[in-house]
Amino acid sequence: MTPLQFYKCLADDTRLRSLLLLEAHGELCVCELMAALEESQPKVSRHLAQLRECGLLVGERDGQWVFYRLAPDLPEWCKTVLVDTRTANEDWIRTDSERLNAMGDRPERVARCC
Amino acid sequence: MTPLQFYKCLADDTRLRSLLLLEAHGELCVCELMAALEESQPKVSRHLAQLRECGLLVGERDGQWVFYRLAPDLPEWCKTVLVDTRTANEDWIRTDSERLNAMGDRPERVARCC
DNA sequence: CCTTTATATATGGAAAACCGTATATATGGT
DNA sequence: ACCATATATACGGTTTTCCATATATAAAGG
Repeated sequence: MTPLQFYKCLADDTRLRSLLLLEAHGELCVCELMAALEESQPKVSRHLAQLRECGLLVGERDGQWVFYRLAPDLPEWCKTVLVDTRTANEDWIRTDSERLNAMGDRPERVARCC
Repeated sequence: MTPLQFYKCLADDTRLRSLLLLEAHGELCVCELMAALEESQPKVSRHLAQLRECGLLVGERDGQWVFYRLAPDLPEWCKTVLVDTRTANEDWIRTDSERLNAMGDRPERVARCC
């Protein structure tokens, strides 16, 4: 993952907000991101697919839903950049986070590890 | 400076290399960056102007030359991102740095502070 | 002045990125 | 089997970004 590839992934409103929300919340499905970002389903899905193909995210299907999270093997400096960016810019994604928390009927998380 | 504006600035080869070289070397003029990046004068100048207008760089004329450096009032998190990115990706700009060091007839720096 | 060197900007066109719409696939429930 | 929900992808068109070329500006030296 070159720095250029990485930053091209961050240089879009939908992708950047998705990444920061995922960094903050750990794991979200497509419909949760649609609600948080107020964007159409194909738009969100397309950008998530791009982030997955570039190696920033992994997606795991669980029944009807596909849950996305930051790729576990993402280089450390990339994770650091995302964490620093989110903590320094909480305000910028506050509205998105609030819409997420206000969302009803969120899918249940199953315990994934044990 | 929103995260999106910042990362759009980093999402171009010429601009990202320029920023990392400036972070590493402190201060460089346009012709030094041309030599390091092996890019045309208008191309380098245009991207530097864009970075200046966005508030990532400041440029100061000294005789024939204009020296660019990271904007002193750049938000801390932006500086941190640039530092982390450079230190984790020295290899990616190694060739550029070497061309810079191999460059003959580099303009003299005047003491700027006292 | 006139030339040379360094830098900036304007313009038109090419390439890339992005989007909305429509459609396809996958899963679960009836 | 059929329908509803969730997600993915394909297509065509628009917008944005980038570039090469040409030209303009600024400073230094003869």
